[in-house]
Amino acid sequence: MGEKADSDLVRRQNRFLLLAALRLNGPMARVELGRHTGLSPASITSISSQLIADGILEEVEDHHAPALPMRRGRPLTQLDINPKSAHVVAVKISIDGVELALADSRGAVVSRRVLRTSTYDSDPDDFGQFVASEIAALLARQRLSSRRVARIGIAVQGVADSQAGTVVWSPAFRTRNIAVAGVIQSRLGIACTLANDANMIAEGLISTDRTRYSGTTAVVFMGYGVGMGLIIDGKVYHGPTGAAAEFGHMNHLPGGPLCRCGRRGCVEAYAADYSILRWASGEAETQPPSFTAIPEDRMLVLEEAAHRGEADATQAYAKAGEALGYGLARLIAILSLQRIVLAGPGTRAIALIEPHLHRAIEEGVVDELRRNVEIEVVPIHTDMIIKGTIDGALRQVDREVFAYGPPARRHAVLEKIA
Amino acid sequence: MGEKADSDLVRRQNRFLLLAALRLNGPMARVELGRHTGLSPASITSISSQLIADGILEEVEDHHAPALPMRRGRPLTQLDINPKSAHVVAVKISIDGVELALADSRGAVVSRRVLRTSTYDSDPDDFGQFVASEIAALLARQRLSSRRVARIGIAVQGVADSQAGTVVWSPAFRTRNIAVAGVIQSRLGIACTLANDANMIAEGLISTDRTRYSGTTAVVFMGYGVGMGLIIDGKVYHGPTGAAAEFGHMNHLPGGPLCRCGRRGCVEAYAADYSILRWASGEAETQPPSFTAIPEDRMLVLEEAAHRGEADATQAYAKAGEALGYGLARLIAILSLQRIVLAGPGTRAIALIEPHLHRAIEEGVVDELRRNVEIEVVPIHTDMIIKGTIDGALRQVDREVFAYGPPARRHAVLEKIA
DNA sequence: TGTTTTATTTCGGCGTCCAAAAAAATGATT
DNA sequence: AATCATTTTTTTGGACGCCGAAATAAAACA
Repeated sequence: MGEKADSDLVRRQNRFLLLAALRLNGPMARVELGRHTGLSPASITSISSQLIADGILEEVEDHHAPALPMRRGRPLTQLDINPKSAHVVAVKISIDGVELALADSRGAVVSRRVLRTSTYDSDPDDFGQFVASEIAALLARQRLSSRRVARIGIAVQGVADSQAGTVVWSPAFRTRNIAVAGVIQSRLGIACTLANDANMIAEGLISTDRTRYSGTTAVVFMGYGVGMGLIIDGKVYHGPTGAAAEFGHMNHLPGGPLCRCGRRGCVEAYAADYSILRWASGEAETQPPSFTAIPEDRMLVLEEAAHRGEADATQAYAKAGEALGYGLARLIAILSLQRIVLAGPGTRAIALIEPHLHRAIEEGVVDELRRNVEIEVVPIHTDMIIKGTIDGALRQVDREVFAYGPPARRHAVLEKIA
Repeated sequence: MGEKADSDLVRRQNRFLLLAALRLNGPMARVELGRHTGLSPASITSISSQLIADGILEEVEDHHAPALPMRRGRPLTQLDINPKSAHVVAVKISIDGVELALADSRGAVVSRRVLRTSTYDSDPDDFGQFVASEIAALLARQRLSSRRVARIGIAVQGVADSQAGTVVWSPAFRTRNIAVAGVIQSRLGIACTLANDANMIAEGLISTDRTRYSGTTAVVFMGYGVGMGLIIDGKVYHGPTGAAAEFGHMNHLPGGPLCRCGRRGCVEAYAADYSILRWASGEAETQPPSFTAIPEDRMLVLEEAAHRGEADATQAYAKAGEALGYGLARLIAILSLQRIVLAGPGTRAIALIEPHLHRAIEEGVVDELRRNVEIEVVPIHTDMIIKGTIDGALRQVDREVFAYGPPARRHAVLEKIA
C-alpha cells in the first residue's frame, strides 16, 4: 500500500513536480513554478538551484519577449530544461518499416531516420540486434555517446508485453513473441521500454493537454488495425503485463468474421481497413483477413464510392461504425469514460462511420453513462506516435533519473568537510 | 500530477502505513511494524507513541500466547487499533430491505439491525431521512454519540453516483436519482459515502487478502442482478462519478432480450435470476423483465430441473454462461485481468454455467491474455457486502482522519511553552 | 537620485526520518 | 542470586527538506 515516506521521497516528488510543470507549460520563472507546484519561493530557489547544479535546468534568456508590457519590479528569470542534460530515442515499429528519432531532453527531435524494410520477413532472432545497430548508427551520426541517452522508447503495432519487453503478436511480424527491449538494453546499455503504439498516442495527448485528457479517456486508433490507448485517472493504463487495451481484439459478435488474431468477431475484423474493404466486397463471412498493408489509394477509392452512395461501400462503413460503437458502449459501461478520442488514418472516413457509431452507443449503454462522454476526432499525423513515445520516455527519465539527482551530491557536504 | 511533498505528507503517509499494516495483519509488535512498513525502529516508536497519545492505538496483552516458545530477550509488546477510537456504520440497501451495522474501529460489528421494508414503494423524498432516523436509533440503542461515528458507508444495488451521493438507478426503487448520502450527512453530521454493493464486496476481498486481490481483478456478483466490482492496480475502481463497472448493463448482443434498465441485450438480461427463468420459459425475446425479487425456491426448482437434464433449463444456464463468458472475454481484452471472482447466490448453479462461460472466454479472447486469468468462485454469504462496506469505511477513516492526527497536537508544544 | 514594486535568496526554525547508543526486559548460565 | 546474552524499545544527536520572514536584487517610476 504505497511507499514509506522520508526526506528522499520528498525531494524526488518535488523535483519531479517542478520538472513536470516545465514540461507541461514550457519555460517559466521561479514564482510561476511556485504557483504551479504549491511550493514556497524559498523551496523553489533551493530545488531549482540544485537542478541547475546538476545540469538538468538552465536559466534562459527571455528572447520571445511578447507578453512583457514592461512591468515594474525585478524581472522574471525564465527557467527551462537544459536540452543537453539527456537524450532519448524513440522507435516506431510498424507494418511498413521502422522509424527512429533522437530527441534532446526538451523533446525536440534532433535527428530522425526512416527505414522502409519488410519487418514481416525479417529474422525474429536478429530483429532486436538490427534495431540496436540502427540506434547506434543514429547516435554515431550525431557524435553522441550512448551514455548521453537516458532511455529508449519503442512503440509497436499489436500486442506488446512491456514487462518482458517482447512483441507478443504484431501484424508487422510473421512470428510471435519477438524479444526486442531486452536485446537492445543489454547491447547498448540504455534502459529500454516497449509499448503498444496506441498507448504512446495517449501518452502524447496527456503531454499536450493535461486537463483535457485527465480523468478517463479512450484513444481509438483506426487504420490498418484498431488499437487503443486507455487513460485511467490521468495515467496511461498498461495493465499487469503491458498488454492491455486490446480494443481491436475485443469481441464484438460471437462467430463474426475472421480476424488476423485468429479469433472471430473482433472489433478489428469489422473496422480495420482490410475489414471495411472485405465488407464492401460482400464476402466478409468467408474471406480471410489480409496480412499485408492496404495501400492508401484503395481506401480512398472506397471512401469515394461510399460518398457517392454506393450501397456496398456505405454498408461497409455502417458495419464498421456499428462495431466500434457497440465496443465503445461496452467500454463506457465498464469504465464510465469521460472522453473518447478517435484518431488515425481511418478517421478520414469519419463522416461515413460516425452516425452508425453514435446510434450503436445510444442502443448499447444507459443514458446516464452515455451523457457524460465526449467524443472527439483528432486528425492524425503519424508523428503523434513518435511524439508520444518521446514524451513518455522523457516522463520516465524525469521520474527515474532527474528526480533522484546524481548520487554524488549526497555526500558533497561530507567531502567538503574532510 | 500529484501532491506537493512536505513533512505533513510524510507524517500522514507513514501513520497510514502503520495503520494499514495493523488492519491487514492484526495486532503486532513494533519491530514487526518496522518490517512491514520499512520504517526504522526509532520512527516506529515515535509514530506509534503519537498514535497511542491520540487514542488511536493501544498496547494489548498478548493473551493468545500460542506462538510463544519462550524466546530470549525483551518480549514483544503487541500494538493494536484502539476499538474505541472511532466507529463506523455500514448500510446495505437491497431489493428486499435495509440492513444496518455498527462497527468499532477494529471492524468488529457491535450492533446490527435488519429492516424488511418495501424500499420499492417508499417515498423517494423521504428515503434519506428514513435511513438517517434508523441510524440515529441504532446509535441511541448503543448509547453512542454521533460524534463517535467517523463515517457512514452505504452499499446499494444498482447504479450509484458516489460523487453526488445519489442512487441513479436501482432495482430497489421505483424512481431514479434518489438523494441519500447528502441527506444523511447533513442530518447526522457524519461523513457519508454511497457506493455500489459489488464494489463493496471487492473492497472486502482486498482487506481479506491483499496480495491475492492486488493487481487487476473483476468481482462478478450473480443473483437478482449482475454486478461488478473492479480492482485496478490494487484499488477499487470507482470511475469519475462512482458509477463504473456496470458489467450487468454492458451490452452482450445488440437487439437481445429486454433488460430492467430499458436497453436490449445487456449481460444482466441473460444472466440474472429473472433472465434465466425467462429463458427457461421459452419466451425470452418477448417477455419483459421482472422488477420484483425472485424467491429463492423458484431458482432452486429450476436448478434441479437443469441437473435432471431438462432441455429448457440447461439451455437457460447455457445462455447465461455464454453471456457472462463473452462479457468477461471483452473485459479481459480491455484490462488484461489477472483474476475473476464469481460471487453471489447465482453461483449455486455454477456447475451448470461454468462450462459455457469457459467456452465463451476461449472463443472471445486471444490465448495470450486468457492464459493469465485465474477464475475462482467464492461461496457468498451476503454479509460480504456489510463487511466490505465496513472495511472500506475504515480505510477511509484511516486515511482521512487517523493519518492526520488531531489538529490540537500541532500546537501542543507552543502551548506548553506559553 | 530616491521610491516603489516584484523576484529571488538567505537565514533560522520546525518536523520527520535515521543510525547509533542506551535502556529495558527477559531467558540462560554459573 | 548474580551475571551474561539476547532481543525489543527508547533516547540522543544529526541530516534533510520545507517554510516564513527578512534581506537583497533588479527593474520601472517619479
